[in-house]
Amino acid sequence: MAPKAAKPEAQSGVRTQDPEGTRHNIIEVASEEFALNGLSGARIDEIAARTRSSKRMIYYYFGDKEGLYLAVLENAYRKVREGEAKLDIGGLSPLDALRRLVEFTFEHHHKHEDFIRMVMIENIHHAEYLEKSKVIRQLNVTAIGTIETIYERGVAEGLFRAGLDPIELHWQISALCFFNVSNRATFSKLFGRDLSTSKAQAVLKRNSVDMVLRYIVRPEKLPTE
Amino acid sequence: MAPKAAKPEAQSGVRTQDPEGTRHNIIEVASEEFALNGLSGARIDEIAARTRSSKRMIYYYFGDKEGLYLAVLENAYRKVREGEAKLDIGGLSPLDALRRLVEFTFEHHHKHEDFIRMVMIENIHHAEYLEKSKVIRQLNVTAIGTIETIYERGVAEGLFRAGLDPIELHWQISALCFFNVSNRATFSKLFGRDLSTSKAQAVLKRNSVDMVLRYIVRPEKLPTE
DNA sequence: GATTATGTACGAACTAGTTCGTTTATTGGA
DNA sequence: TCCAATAAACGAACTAGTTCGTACATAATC
Repeated sequence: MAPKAAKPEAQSGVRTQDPEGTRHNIIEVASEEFALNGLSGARIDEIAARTRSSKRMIYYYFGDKEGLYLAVLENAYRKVREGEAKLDIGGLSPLDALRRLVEFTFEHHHKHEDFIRMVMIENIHHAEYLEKSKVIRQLNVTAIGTIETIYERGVAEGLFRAGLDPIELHWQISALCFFNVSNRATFSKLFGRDLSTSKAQAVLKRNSVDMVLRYIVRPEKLPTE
Repeated sequence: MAPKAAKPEAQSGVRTQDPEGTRHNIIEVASEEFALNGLSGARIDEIAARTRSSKRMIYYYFGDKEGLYLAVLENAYRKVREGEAKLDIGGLSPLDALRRLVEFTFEHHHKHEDFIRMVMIENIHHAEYLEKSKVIRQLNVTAIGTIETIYERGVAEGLFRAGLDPIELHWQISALCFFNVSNRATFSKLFGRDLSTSKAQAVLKRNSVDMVLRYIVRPEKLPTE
C-alpha cells in the first residue's frame, strides 16, 4: 500500500496528510481575500471557510492574521518576479529591447491585478510588512539590472540620451504601468470611459511605450512625423 | 448674554449649538482616520473620541459608517479641485503653460497625500462609493478643460504633435504625479532610496515635466542637447 | 411647544485567536 | 516484522474582546 518512499512528495491524490498542499491552498484563498478586501477587511473565518482546510490550520501554519498576510505578500512578489524573469531581450537592439520591456511590463501588470492590489494595500500600510520581509527585497534587484543593461547599450550606440538614472527610468515605467491598473476604477468612473476594454488598453500601452521612448531616445533620432 | 445674531457662525467659543461646526469637525477627524486606515480599518469609536462631538452625532448627521465615508470622499475631492482652480496659466505660452500644469499637478498631489490615499482606498473598493456620488463627477470636467486648452493652442502654433487625446494626456500626467505619492513607501523600501526628501522630489518632478514635454512637443522643436 | 441638536449607556453581532482532543505518519526497539 | 512511542497534522467548539449601531434622555432654539 503505502509506498516506502522517503517522503510522499507534494503529490496527494487521496486525502491523506499533505502539509505543503494545505499551506499552499490556504495561501491561494487568502491571496484573493486580502487582495479584494485588504488586511483589515479580510476575514479569517471567510478564508478558512473557502479553504479545503480549517481556521485551526491557518493559525497552526501562519501564527496570526498578519503572519498570513505577510506570507501572501511574499508569495505575490515571488510569483510576479518569477514571471518577469521570462522576459528575454537577448538578441534585440536597444530600441527594440526597451520597447519590449515597456510592453511586457505593461501587460504583466495588467495580468496580475491581484499583485497590484496587494502593493496598493501595502502602500496604504506604509509598506510596513514589506519592510519586515527579508525575502522580498532580494527579488527586486534584477528589475533594475534589465533596464540598466538596455540603457547602457543604447547610450553606447549614441541612440539614447546620456546621464539618465536607471532607477528613475524604472520608476517612470512603473508609474505608467502601475497606474493603469491601480487607478482604472476611479479614472473610468470619473471620465466616463471604460479603460479596461482591450481596445483602450492597446491605446494606453502604445502611449506608454511611446512616452518612454521619446523620453530616452535622443530627439534627433526620433521620427519627425 | 447670547447675542441675537442671526446665526452664531462657525465660531463656538462657549459650548453652544453649532451644527455646521460639528459636522465639519467630524469630517475633519474622519478624513484622517479613513485616509490612514481605510474604510474597514477606520473605527467609528476612534473617530468619535477624537471629535469635539460624540458617536451619537456621527450617526445623527451621516447615518452610518458608509455615509460618513462618502461625505469624507466628497469633501476630499471638493477641496482638492478647489485648490486646482487656483492654477492660472492665463498669459503663458503653450510650452510654459504645459510645464506649469505638470509642475503644479505634481506639487499639488504631493501636498494632498490624504486625498491620494482616499483615491487609493476608493480604487481598492472598485470606486463603488465614487459611483454613488453625483457631486464628485461634476468636479472633474474642468481638469480636462485645462489640458485641452493648452494642447490645442500648442498644436495651432505648430509646437505640439497633432492627434493626441486630452483625456489620455491627463491620464499620463496623473499617472506620474499620482504614483509619486501612492507608491512612495514600497518603492523607497524596495530600492533603498528615500524618495520623500525634497531633493529626490525635485528630481522626480523635473523628470516628470521633461517626460510630458518630450511626449507632446514635436521632436524637431526639442533642444538637441 | 415643537423642532433640532446633543450626551450616555447599552446590546447584538462579529471576529481574532485558543483549547482540547483526534487522526495520521514516523521512528526505534524486540 | 510487528508494535509501542512520539511527533506532526488536523477538526469542532469556545472565549474574550471588539465594533457598529440604537434607545433613551436632555438641552437649546425658533
